[in-house]
Amino acid sequence: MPAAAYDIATSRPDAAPEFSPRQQVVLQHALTLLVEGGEKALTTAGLARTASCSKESLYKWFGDRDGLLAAVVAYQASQVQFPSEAGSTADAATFRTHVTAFVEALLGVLFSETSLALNRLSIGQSNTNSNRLGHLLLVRGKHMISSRARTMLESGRRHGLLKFDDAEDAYQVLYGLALRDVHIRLLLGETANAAEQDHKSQAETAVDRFYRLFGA
Amino acid sequence: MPAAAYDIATSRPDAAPEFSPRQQVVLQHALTLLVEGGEKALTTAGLARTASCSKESLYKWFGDRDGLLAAVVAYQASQVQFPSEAGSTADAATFRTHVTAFVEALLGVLFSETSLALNRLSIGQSNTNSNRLGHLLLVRGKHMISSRARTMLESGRRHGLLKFDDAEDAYQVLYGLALRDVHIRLLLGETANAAEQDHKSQAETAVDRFYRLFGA
DNA sequence: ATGGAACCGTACGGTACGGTTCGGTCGAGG
DNA sequence: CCTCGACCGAACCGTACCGTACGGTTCCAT
Repeated sequence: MPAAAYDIATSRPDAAPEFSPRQQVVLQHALTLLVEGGEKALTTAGLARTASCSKESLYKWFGDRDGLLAAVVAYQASQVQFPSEAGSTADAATFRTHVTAFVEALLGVLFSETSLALNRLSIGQSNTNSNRLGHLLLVRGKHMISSRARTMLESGRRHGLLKFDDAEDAYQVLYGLALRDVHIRLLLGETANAAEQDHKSQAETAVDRFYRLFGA
Repeated sequence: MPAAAYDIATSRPDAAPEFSPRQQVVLQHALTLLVEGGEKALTTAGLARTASCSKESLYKWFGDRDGLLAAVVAYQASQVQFPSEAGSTADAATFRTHVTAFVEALLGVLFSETSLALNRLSIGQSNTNSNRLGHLLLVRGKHMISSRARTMLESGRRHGLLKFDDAEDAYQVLYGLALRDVHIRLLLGETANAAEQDHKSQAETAVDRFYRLFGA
């Protein structure tokens, strides 16, 4: 019988992937291959050779190649840890520091080579099969981040530090001010210039403009 | 001898592609295939069948498959016509109308299925071969648009309607305010909701926020 | 009319890769 | 020691597709 592929589509989005250590090592190798050479560089034979495992094991663990790709996405998403410093919204200065740190972390994650490689992979596959990877990346990545961002912004609003109607809308503006067109340019293969690599100052100017729009 | 592939990399970025009518028809078919099924759906045999031409002609015209893809990108970029209404910067109201119209046109172009398909294609190939498609899309698409936008914004600054130091920076903020994270979500396969499909009101709110940041 | 260029349709070679199968190895547990 | 399960390495098959070759057709210019 066909081994069931790693069916992440029906699993709970916040459930831990629960990969065995051996599988995590293999997935890390797969991620390296993806970052280096794109999707075409990730072949089952090549991964088996690089990770010193057999193709049989790959198919046993992940079902088929799509399952492998989905597992890679899920694995990397589980590795991303965002600073959970949204707890103490003491005064205005520290809250603004939290927002700036969040934006800086956002830039650090989204502009990393692994994130770019996975976004390229998901985007390239977004109109072939039923678009599992795109949804997977959205639900395990973006939606998690935006959810956390909304709670942070709403916390600021409760404390009278921010002023907006829709938290989702406010977050999207913050996102746009931070990323502008850099993300798409990086996805297309351009390399960020010096200023764009300074995530800290980029975050500060973005938060500055955000406060001019939504500051109380 | 090997037929020279359509070498767009060394051609002048603003040079007209000069495709014959027959070739344009074939490229339009290729674009349709791309929009419908992604890169995997665009095979030389499939295109020859769909466009009722021979594979031999395809290779004669475009050199190889990469040349075909590059030609599709160049062709579509040449089709995009932006409203060139940056001429008369009469008074404040009409200038703001021009900016809003520009943003609306920008949304209309970038959110079209053809643009999304070509961006997906270029992004998916951005780390395989020497990234010709990504650079091609950037230089024939984004850079043209941003160039035009900068001249428009600088015109507004000359007339004392806007206030900024770097036109490129101001344009990027306008871009971020207009697109936010919608572009990447569409690239990943999500469908825009009702509000996001109303490019006119989206452009208005983006321009409104832009003026609150850069209005004189 | 005629020669040639461009083109169409098709068939074929070569290749790369996904997926399967099989024999052999290693280590844990009875 | 024997068994059993997990795994590795390698060989294998089918398929899809790129690139090319070739015969036949259309069209244009001389």
